Parts: sequence; structure tokens; C-alpha cells
Amino acid sequence: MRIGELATRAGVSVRALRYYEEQGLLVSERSSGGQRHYPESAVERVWLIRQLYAAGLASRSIVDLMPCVENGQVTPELLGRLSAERSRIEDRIGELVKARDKLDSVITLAAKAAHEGKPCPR
Amino acid sequence: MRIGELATRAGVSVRALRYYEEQGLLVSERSSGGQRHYPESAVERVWLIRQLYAAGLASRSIVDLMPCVENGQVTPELLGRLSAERSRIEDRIGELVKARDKLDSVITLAAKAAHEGKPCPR
DNA sequence: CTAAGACCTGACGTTGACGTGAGAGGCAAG
DNA sequence: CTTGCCTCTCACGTCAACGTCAGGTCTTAG
Repeated sequence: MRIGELATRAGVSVRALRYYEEQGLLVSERSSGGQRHYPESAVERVWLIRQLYAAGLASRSIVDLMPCVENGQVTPELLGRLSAERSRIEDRIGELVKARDKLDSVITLAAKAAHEGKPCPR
Repeated sequence: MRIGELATRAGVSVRALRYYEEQGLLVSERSSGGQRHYPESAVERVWLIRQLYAAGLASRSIVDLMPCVENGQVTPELLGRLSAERSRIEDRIGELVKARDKLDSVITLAAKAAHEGKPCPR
């Protein structure tokens, strides 16, 4: 498939796909005219990329650990990177949970105050 | 206290504090010479700001919902914003958990492969 | 009083993940 | 062949949350 179809099917912009390729996250065959062509599997690949981005990984990190996820190369150094990233994500989740709970308490208090027609307490 | 002390006590940079003020997130009294002075409560205030930032809120959003958290003004529209932000955070947590689990499976497989001296499986 | 720090206001730099044209070429239908 | 849509490669623009530098001022210890 060509880049436009991949973009819609993966739910990202065409520009993003070209960017991923530029970063070495995605490869493509080229037609004689220079147009990119992708296999079906590219859709899932893009999904994975997006998921890792969503996890807060930088494209450099993703590039580095892609060999493992895709090709099957694994070094101890890579393993270290992986678990480092894992704990970074874990920390981030913790922060978000705290922030969510904070927001929850604010919402609860605010809703109560609104219901009683009073200003929201501190 | 002055800005340097607040910065160290709140664990942020002086530049960040000035930026927060620029964004309307933080207020300060000024001395006759123009220097910023803060009350004790500013430390906690900065903490709250950081927590909301950590939750992925933009400074604009924080500005908007600060009146409720601080002053006690609450409107139904604000309540809507709050719960919208809450669900955004919830979604984000979900994404991160998925990414973490994905990474977990990769790590497990990779570690096993490394232990067996084989390439990591797909 | 004076020197050393801390602080002030601009104002430009940075980083990441794209957005947004500009100008040109590829490709299937009619 | 041509129309129309998709795609190509530069290459500059954007946005947020600050970093950093310059040039000048304030405060306080000695």
C-alpha cells in the first residue's frame, strides 16, 4: 500500500510516517517513480511505534530497541536500557495516579460546594 | 522569601518560577527594588503547579482551573473541564500501562533468549 | 562604603514531533 | 493526452517549558 492509505489505516499523518522513516523507525520499498510502498505489517508496526512514543520514549530510544523487538538481536546493554525505560514508565504512572487523585479530591470538593451553593473550600 | 530560596525549596529553577508568574500561575509581592518576595505557602503552590504539569495539563488549563483550587470560585463549566482533564489523565495511564506491559513481555523474552544464548524470539 | 552575590528585564536558543507550504513528478481513468 | 489526485523532496514554521546570555540593579556582610 502507499503512504496515504497507511496513514489513514494507522491513524497518523502522512508527514508523521515520513518522519518515522527519517528517524529510522520505519522502512519502505520504493517504486520506480520513487513512491513509498508498505506491506500490511506496516500498520501494526506504526501502532507499536505510537505506543512507545506514548510511553514517553524518544525516537532515539525506540530506534535502539527496535532491533530486539523486531529482528531478534539482544545485548545485556539493551536489556539494561529496556528495564530502565520500564521503570521510567512506572514512575510516570505513579505521578499520573497521584495527579489524578489530587484532581479527584478537587472535583469532589468543588461538586459538593457547587451543590451547596457555596464557594469551593480549600 | 526571595526567588532563589523558593526555587531550591520547591525544587525548580529560578527561570521556571519567573515563567510561572509570566503565565499567571504564581504571584509575588515586589520589594521597593523590584525583587520578588513570596510567602511560605508559595512552596506548596509550586508543588501543586508541578503536579498538574506532571499530569500533562498545559499552563493555560492550569490557569483556568486555579481559581477553583485556590480562590474558591466554581462554575459548572469549570467542573466539566476538571472531569475532562481527569479522564484525559485516566486514558494516559491506560496507555502507559499497556506500553509497560508490552515492554515487560519484550524484556521477559529477551532475558530468556539471552540466558539460552539464543536470539530473542518474535 | 564596597564588593560579592542574588536578582532584574529582555531576548534569543533549544528540543521533539511534527505542520505547512512550494514546486515538481507519478499514476490510473477517461 | 490530459485531468486530477497522490506523492515526492526540500525547507522553514510551530509550540511548550524552560535554558542561557547580556547588561544592569538590589541587598547585605564586612
